[in-house]
This record gives sequence, C-alpha cells and structure tokens, in this order.
Amino acid sequence: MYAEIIVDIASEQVDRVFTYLVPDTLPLKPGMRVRVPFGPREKEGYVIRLKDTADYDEKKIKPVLAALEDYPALLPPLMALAQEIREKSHCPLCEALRLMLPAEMRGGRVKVKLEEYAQLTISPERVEEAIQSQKRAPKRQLLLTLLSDGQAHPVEELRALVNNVRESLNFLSEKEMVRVFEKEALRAPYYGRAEVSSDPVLTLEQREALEELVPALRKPGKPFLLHGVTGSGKTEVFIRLVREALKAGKGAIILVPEIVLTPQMIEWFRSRFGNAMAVLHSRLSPGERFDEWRRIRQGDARIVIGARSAVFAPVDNLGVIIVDEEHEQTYLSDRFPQYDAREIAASRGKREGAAVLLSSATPSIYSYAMTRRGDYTLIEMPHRVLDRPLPQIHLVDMREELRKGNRGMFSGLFQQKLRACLEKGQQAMLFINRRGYASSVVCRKCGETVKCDRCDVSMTYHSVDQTLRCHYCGAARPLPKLCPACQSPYIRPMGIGTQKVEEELNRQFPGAGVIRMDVDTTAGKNAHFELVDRFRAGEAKILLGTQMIAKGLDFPQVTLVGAVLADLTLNFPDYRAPERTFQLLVQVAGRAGRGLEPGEVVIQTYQPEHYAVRAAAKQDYRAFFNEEFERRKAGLYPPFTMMARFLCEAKDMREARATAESIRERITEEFRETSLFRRILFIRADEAPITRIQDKARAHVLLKLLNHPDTDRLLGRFQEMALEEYPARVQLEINPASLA
DNA sequence: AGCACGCCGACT
DNA sequence: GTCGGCGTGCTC
Repeated sequence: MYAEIIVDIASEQVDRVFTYLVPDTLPLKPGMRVRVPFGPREKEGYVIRLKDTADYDEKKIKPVLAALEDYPALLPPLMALAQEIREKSHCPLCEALRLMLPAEMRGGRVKVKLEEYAQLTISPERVEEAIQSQKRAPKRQLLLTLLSDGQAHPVEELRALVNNVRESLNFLSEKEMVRVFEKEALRAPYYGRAEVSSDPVLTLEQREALEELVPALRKPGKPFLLHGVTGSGKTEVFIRLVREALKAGKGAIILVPEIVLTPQMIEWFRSRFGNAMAVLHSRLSPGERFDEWRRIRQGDARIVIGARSAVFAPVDNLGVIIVDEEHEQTYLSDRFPQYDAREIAASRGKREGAAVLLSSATPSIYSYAMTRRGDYTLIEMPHRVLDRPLPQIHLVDMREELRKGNRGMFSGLFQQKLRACLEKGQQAMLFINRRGYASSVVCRKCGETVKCDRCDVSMTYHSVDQTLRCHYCGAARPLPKLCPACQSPYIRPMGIGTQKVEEELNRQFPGAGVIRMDVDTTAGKNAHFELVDRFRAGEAKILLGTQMIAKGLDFPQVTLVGAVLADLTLNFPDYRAPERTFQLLVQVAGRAGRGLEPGEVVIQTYQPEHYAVRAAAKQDYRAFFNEEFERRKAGLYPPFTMMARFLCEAKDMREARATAESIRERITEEFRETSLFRRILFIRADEAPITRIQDKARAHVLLKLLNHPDTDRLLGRFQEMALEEYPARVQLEINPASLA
C-alpha cells in the first residue's frame, strides 16, 4: 500500500504529492498527519490519498515513519476546501491545509496533557470492609471514603484533602483496592461561571425568521442575510437555530468579528449550551486552543463560536454556519493565504449541506446587493424587542460650535446631556475612533510631523509614559524636545485620541469615573472581560473607547451615547469610507437605550450634510444603501468592479518601484491585444501610500477591473505573474481591505 | 524550505 | 594548492 503525501513545506517547489510506502503495521487514513523522511531529514506531512500502485521508481520510495495522531486531523470536506483555496489563492496546498489546524499542533509544539485519576477497583459493598481493615491508617481510610462513590477522582483534587496522598495510593493500588490511571485533560478556557438561563418568549419577528431558517437545516439553499436593527434580538434567533441543528444531530459554527469584542455573545451561548460549546480565538493559550480543537474534532463540542479562522473548525456533519456582524472587515484575512471567511462559509455550506446565515444591522453593500440580485435570501427584523424605541439621535455641527466660541472637544448639547445623564445616575458611552493621546506630533514652526523611521507613518503620542508609538510596528520612543527636522522647540501633540478625551472627561466631570477601552488598556488575556464587568457593575459611569466598544455590548444602564468626532473614518482615502462611517455610527448608536429607559445619541461632526452621517442619524439603512449603491455604480467601485493590487516590498524604493513598473509594463503588453484589456479600467504603478513598513520599501501596481465571469482566469494569470522572479517580494491582493 | 553539489577568488 | 563564496537543483 502506498500513500500520496503533501510534505509540510510551504514552497511552490514541493507543492505536489510524494509517494511513500505504508508499513503494514501502520493503519493510515486520508487526512492523517505523518512523519516522513524527506531528503536528508524528517518532515511532517499530510496523507492525501491511499493507493495500491506506485507511479514512481519503487527503489527510491521510502516508508512513512509514523502517524502523528491515531485519527485523521483533517476531515474530508476540509481537505477538499483546502484544494479550493489553493486554486483560488494560488498558494501551496500545505499552506491551505495549515489553516485547518491549530498552529501549535504543527512541529509538535503542544502535547496532550495527561491527568492522573484514582478510582476504586473493589465493589462498593466491600468499601466498608476495606475501611475497617485500615483501622491503623487514617489517611487510607479517608482516601477510601472519598472514593467510595465509585467515581474516578483527579489525584490533584485528593492531594488537597489527604496528606501524602501518593504513599496511600501506592499502598492501596498494590493491595488492588484502588487503581490509578492517566486520562487526557482538557484545558478549557474559562470566563467565570455562566448562569443557566431559560428561554425568553420569542417575538413575532423572531418566530417568522426561524420559520424560514429552520427548514434550511435539512434542505440548504442560498445563503440568508438577516438584516435586523440593533436590539432586535438576532442572537436569540441564532440560539434557537443552533438548538434545532443539534436536535437534528448536526453541529454549528458561529463566527463573530473579534471574539474578545463580544464576551456577551459567548456568555449567552454558554448559558444555554454549556459544555457542548467550544470557543476558538487568538487569545487562547496554545494549550487551550489545541484542546478546544480536539473537543470539536472528537465531537464532544458540536457548537463552535469563534473568530474568522473558526470557519475551518473540524465540525463533522455541519448543520449551520452563522456569521454575525457580517459587514466587519475582520472576516477578511490579512495574512497569506488570504481568504474571506464569509466566502468560505458559503463554500462549506454548499459542500457540506449546511445552512449559511449572514447577519448584521448594517449589512455590507456587497451582501445586500446579493439579496437584490436574488443570490441571497433576505430576512428582515425591523423592530427592537419589547417594542423598545430606537434611540433619539442628535446631530451636532461642530463648525457651528466653533463659531459660537466653543473650542473644546465637547459640544454644548453633549455636555448638557451628559450632565443630565450622570445626575440621573445612569451611564454613558463615548466613542472616538482613535486611540492614544493625539493623532500626531507636529512642529508648529516647520510643519513636520514625527514619523516612525521604519514605517513612514505618523507616530502617536501616549501621555501615560510620554512616548511616541508607531501603530504599525509598535515601536516606541520618547517624545523629542526639539523638532527632528528644524531643531525648533515648538513641537507639540495635535488632534485627539482616547487618552486625551479621557483627560478632558476627568477634568469636566470629576467623580463620574471613566473606563477607557482600547488596544492599549486591553492587552491582557482577560482585560476586556474585567473592564466590561467593572462598567456593568457601575464602578464607573462613563465608558470611553475606540470601535471595540461599538459592537455587541449590551448595557441596560446606558442611556446616552456620544460620538466625539464622526468624521475621523469619513476622511479616509478609501471608497469604503462612507460605508464604514455609516456602519460604525449605527452600531455605536445602537448601544443606547437597551434597558427600560429610552436612549439618546449625540453625533458630533464637521460634515452633518454627508449622506452617510444623515442616514446614520435617521437609522435608515435602505436610504444609505440606495445612495451608496448608486455612487458605486457611477464611480465604478465594487461590487461593479474589482481592485487588484500587486504589493512590492524590497530593501529600497528603487527596487520596489522597478518591480512595480515592470509588472505594469508586462500586463499592459501581454493584454493589449486581447478583449481582457478593455476590462482594465486603469492600471497604475506607484509608491504605496505608506512608503515603508518594518523597514521595507513599498510600491504597488493598482488595477481596477470590470467584473466578468472569467475574471478568475485573469486573476490566475496575474497570480502567475506575481510569482515570477523580481528584485522585490510581490504579493497579489484582490479587493484589499486597505490600500496602505 | 533546506541541504548538497558544483564551479571560481584570496589565504594558511 | 585548498578553503569557502552562494548559484542551481532535488527531495518520494
């Protein structure tokens, strides 16, 4: 018997199967991980296929050395999915396969943890007799008493109750009254005990949504898009749908944007499903992640809740994949191989016969457009549960404030509302989409901003430790006293970020208590949970934060929400800026009025007439969609077109530019005479907006293409070009999340 | 990805 | 003479 094996080396040159001999003693199955000799050394590999004959010189064929697990780590549908990813993103198969496994599993960096247990071997009726026989050994008597229920007890637990437990156990196991054995232990991530809660009564909208969704568990079809306003009870729909899947003997995957942003989602699920649920996200320890993965693989956990990569969780007999907050950018992978978790969800759904449900209060333009085309089925939930009103939204024109002589960061209206809110003993949330203290440090004499010398982006001032930090590479250095460019002393922080707002709140509202949540205050493993818990407990009245407070949080005591400066996202040089601004403002506003008291929202902006801001203030998704859709059609933006970008990184800009230039020329030459060329709306080679990141010079070729059924073929050709030899490292990106 | 094999410059 | 530079090519 022979096995076709992919060796775990991420290189185009070995991206093909190698034939190995399967020893008779080794029961291999496709999907198993193995250890094989490869050239002069040993490597890990994946069994792709077993076969009876070899199509390679048999004298050269070496045998498989060992299996790394006694079960296939890769399920067949996930192997097929890896093939699909290889073809789509033109990466070596082994890199696609790696997506399906916890990273630490490769190279044997995590081991199965074993735990010692002790259990009676004698029948329960004979325990009393045994205890009597140990009259002169009270520790053995105690131990026998503890074990008298016949259950297996962890030795660690017994150690706390009995001194010298080892000695007594040794004696009792020699006398064959007790046996000691090892069992696999699972390091389960634990976030405090979940209360077991009962089912709330469903609203009419929730029931109607479920009537449409539940049949799809048995007869999947098109993906669904659930458009429900904030607070409409989408989570309860997910829970009931997952329960129906379980009843049908199937599993479920629930994707959330960034798991640490939605501790409540986890708690809701945990309180209803307990240990049937596994959690997968980047903040788990390697051991925890591996054990959660194994619980899923073994079928002990049929429900998986997790971030983007959980879409590859080894759930057998999958019933449904839910993508919550489907408009979020986090579903696009930023690492190679690039994938879109929503696309993968759709592909898995189709391949494995599972229902696919995308959900959002502010669907992406792409997904909503798909419902218009009939490719997705739209389900709407336009009302909040218990008929709670949507919050009242006030738009404040900050130019007007300036004219009135208010040069502070808070408008008069906001100050007044916040004061009233605090006086009533209620809580407020404040959103500013920039962390740190100030946007940048500017020299007022020469106008120079201090930039990171490795990355060419402005550094941000952090007042806690008086440092400048680069938000791209994390480099930190002290605030210079003199301008690096002109040596003048007139250098100072400009603009606002969370830290500066925090200072201002503490100054204007002393005693209210401010909790700040941004990447700087949530570095620790449980920092999010702790901050959220402290705010929920009322320890502070104001929660201030970046976008991480905009989503998924549910604080009934919050009646006021403020967006300090809505324009920050609006002014990004990106065609998605209006979409992002609209989504963010609606999500932020949705944090208000989730309890008994109605909520109010104050949006401060310099562009109150902008359609994204206006639509957000009216919470009118369709108005926004229609306007944005027309704008994209007129401006030839996605989904009508697609962007392709060849990012070229090299030691110096000359090399990076030369590479970009030669790619541009090759494309122009190669396609000039073909019909494909007419679909290229523009092609441009240029330095990237951020010219250096981590000391690599960056240039790119940007292409805008009209969509067409054979666009994939064209992209395949581009991909081949990107793989050729250049002085710079080249990466092809399709519809990149950022053009930086 | 690694590691061997292989063909040309400055050193005990 | 030889030690070693890293360019090309192979790994079942």
